Amino acid sequence: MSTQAPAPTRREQILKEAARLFAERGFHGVGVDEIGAAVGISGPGLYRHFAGKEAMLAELLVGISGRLLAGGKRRAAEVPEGERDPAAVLDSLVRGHIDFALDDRPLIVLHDRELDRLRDTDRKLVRSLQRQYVELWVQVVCEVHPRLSEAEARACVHAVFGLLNSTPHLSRPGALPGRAATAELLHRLALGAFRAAADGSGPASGEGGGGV
Amino acid sequence: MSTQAPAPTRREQILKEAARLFAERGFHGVGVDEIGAAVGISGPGLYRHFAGKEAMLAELLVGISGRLLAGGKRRAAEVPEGERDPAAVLDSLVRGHIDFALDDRPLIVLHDRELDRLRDTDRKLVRSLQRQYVELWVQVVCEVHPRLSEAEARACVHAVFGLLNSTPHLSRPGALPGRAATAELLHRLALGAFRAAADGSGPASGEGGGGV
DNA sequence: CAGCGGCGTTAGTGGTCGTTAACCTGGTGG
DNA sequence: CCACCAGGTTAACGACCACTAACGCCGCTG
Repeated sequence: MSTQAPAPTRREQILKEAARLFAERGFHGVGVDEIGAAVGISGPGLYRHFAGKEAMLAELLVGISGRLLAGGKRRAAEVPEGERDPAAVLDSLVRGHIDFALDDRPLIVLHDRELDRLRDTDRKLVRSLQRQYVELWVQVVCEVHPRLSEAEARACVHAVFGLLNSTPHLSRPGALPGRAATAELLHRLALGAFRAAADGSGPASGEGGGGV
Repeated sequence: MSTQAPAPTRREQILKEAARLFAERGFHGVGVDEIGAAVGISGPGLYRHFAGKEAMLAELLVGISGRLLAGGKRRAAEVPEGERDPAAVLDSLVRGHIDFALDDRPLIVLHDRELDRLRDTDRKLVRSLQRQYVELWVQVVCEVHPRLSEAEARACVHAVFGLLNSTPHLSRPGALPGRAATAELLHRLALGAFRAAADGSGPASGEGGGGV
């Protein structure tokens, strides 16, 4: 019943293994022979599928940036019941990003770690996609929390991305009961961070004596 | 009048520039000639000061992990007015980490990005220091928010580290007015995330209709 | 069956990089 | 004045690595 999963293409195998290896040891730390070995072929056989090692990284980064943006746009567009509820949209964005972070961990790692290893053209494209994605969030955050300036909202969005993308670090098994609990926890953390940023606009208020 | 800043040692120059370059282009992406050029000497001259390229990375990572832990222990020990106030300790931990993240950006980047390029011995040492630092936070977070289990608190701590360490990403100038404002914003975000994680323990509550 | 194109293979090549070797030099203490 | 040493220099070496060349196998189509 799955529409398009049964037979992964060679290209897809290669991309998947390359993503894992790049995330583990860094772009420069992985040789083409290793990538080939990971999919059962050896070394230069990869060049039948990709123009070079960098082309693999480019396709990975463009792919994930594009999918993140597309998913975000979709979620921002589909307002479930005709009611224009920005909080629900932000909620959906957070959930979508969490799904990405939990399911495509290697790509999330690469996404903000190996961007500078790309040629100018590809890097600009990826950066453009990333920027659009960020701006999408910024717009929604500004709607939900009007007290935040746009610059503040942007900083908050970056910070929350850092928060959500931290999942690779708690990869040690046994860290959390299960995927659902982790997702729920991240969701609370992210929304709580936004709310706290918007609540206390005065200096250092919002906690201290009030926290007790 | 500054007690120990005026004359940076060659070693310190090298470490500083190496940290910057490693953070910019990755450990494998930087050659020893570049590091040498950055401090005005050329290539193999570095070997008068370090046993090898990896030794520089090791010293950087051990150094920052140790300083983070030491600073955390100090802040956890000094209870300002004799009152055992966990919230104040957590507040201090957050501020200390923010100072680190804002002032030693390259090191923060390296700290969780190039750890795997170390030999077993050094890597174990760094990991041990990191673990102690995390556990320090976990303990305090559990005191401040008793509703969180230890595993949950640990996940929250990792996530908040990701949040605080996200500052390198908003390095684009003009992102935020100034250092103080950024620090204040990060502070609110971090504490708000902790509070939100502890507040809503039920499923998906805490927002939705309540968010409005 | 002939031809051919997709997909691999192994061998080789040019270049880069970390590291070592051998040598030089300016200041300093006896 | 001399020996020495910390801290440089350039040249060279060996390993690695991305990529190319040349070739082989197999399934398809006419």
